[in-house]
Amino acid sequence: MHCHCLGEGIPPVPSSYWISGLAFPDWAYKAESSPGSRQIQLWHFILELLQKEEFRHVIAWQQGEYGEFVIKDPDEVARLWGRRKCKPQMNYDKLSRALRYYYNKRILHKTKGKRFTYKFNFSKLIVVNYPLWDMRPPPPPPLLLGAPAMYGPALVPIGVQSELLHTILFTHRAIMEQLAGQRSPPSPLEPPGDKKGSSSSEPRLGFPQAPCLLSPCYHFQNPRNELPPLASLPPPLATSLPNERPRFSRPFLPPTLPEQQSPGPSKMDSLFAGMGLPTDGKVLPGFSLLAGMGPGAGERLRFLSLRPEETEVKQDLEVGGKGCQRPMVDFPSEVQSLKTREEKHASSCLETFKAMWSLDPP
DNA sequence: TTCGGAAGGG
DNA sequence: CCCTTCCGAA
Repeated sequence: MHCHCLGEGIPPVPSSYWISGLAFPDWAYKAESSPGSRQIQLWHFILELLQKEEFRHVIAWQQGEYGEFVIKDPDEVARLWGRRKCKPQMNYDKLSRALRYYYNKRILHKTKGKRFTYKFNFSKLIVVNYPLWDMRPPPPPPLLLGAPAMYGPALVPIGVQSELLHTILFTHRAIMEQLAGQRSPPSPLEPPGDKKGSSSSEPRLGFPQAPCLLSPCYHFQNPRNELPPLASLPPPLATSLPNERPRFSRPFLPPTLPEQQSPGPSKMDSLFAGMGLPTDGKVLPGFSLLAGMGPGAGERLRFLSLRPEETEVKQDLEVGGKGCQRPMVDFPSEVQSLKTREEKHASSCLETFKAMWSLDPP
């Protein structure tokens, strides 16, 4: 079923892939619905590499530009990708073609002038899919957080936590950092009507599964902050996170986006280009959520963001140099034990947790 | 180097 | 759909 091109005795599908009979959540392999296919996508893979120091010499974030990364060793990246996809013939030429397809989807774009440099369009990453959140923020919506938070320490996804999750959370954070670091400008929103239209990937915002926003699900539950300043969110975004925005300390930062938090104002324009930022108040719900959770949120997030450095991830992409496989992450039992009977709930939450990136073609 | 069309596969 | 493969053009 699974290819092991050369399975050097490495299990093709690590057991940790299954959370009590639950297959790895779909979203981990496809950002959007795409029946059938549950293969890892290139951008997932790229982000994955970007987060491992082991590959810093191969591919790394470009300092100073959130979302921008440089492929320092094209051949190597291609090799790794080929290994993962069991495509020994993979090469940078082909890989880059695939990357180019992301241009239209606006997942990526090229940083002109800089060799092998691309940039993620994080603005397209709407980490959370929370139906309720989709409502216009009129009067204080007393809906979310309240109940969900009651769900108890669902710490869930930890078990499910994949590089992807890291990735996504990271991305999410990157955005927040960006926002937090600087004042949100009116931002050049993109034409609302924009090319969207895409019936295709427009993520199903209307999930039946309400109660599990990033927060409740990931246990960002803040003691009793009730709901995030949802109403106070986006637009003047800055106002909702004045002095008390979640400060993510170093450890929470990706290895490659260290020292310089906010190089300076500006920059983020591009980041949010096309995000139709604040205008409708329904962007990045997760963000606002976190923003409203004050300090502490960071800590919790941090927990989630525990990198497998200390765990077992090493072998994944670099293994003996051959064999294609998926990354495997073994979670410390302690962590595993965290997933309790809430799993069920958790997993369903995950379903809601979508990386709806490629929002559509023109 | 980068781009994007075309065809094909799973 | 999401690439993979091939390729001509810029």
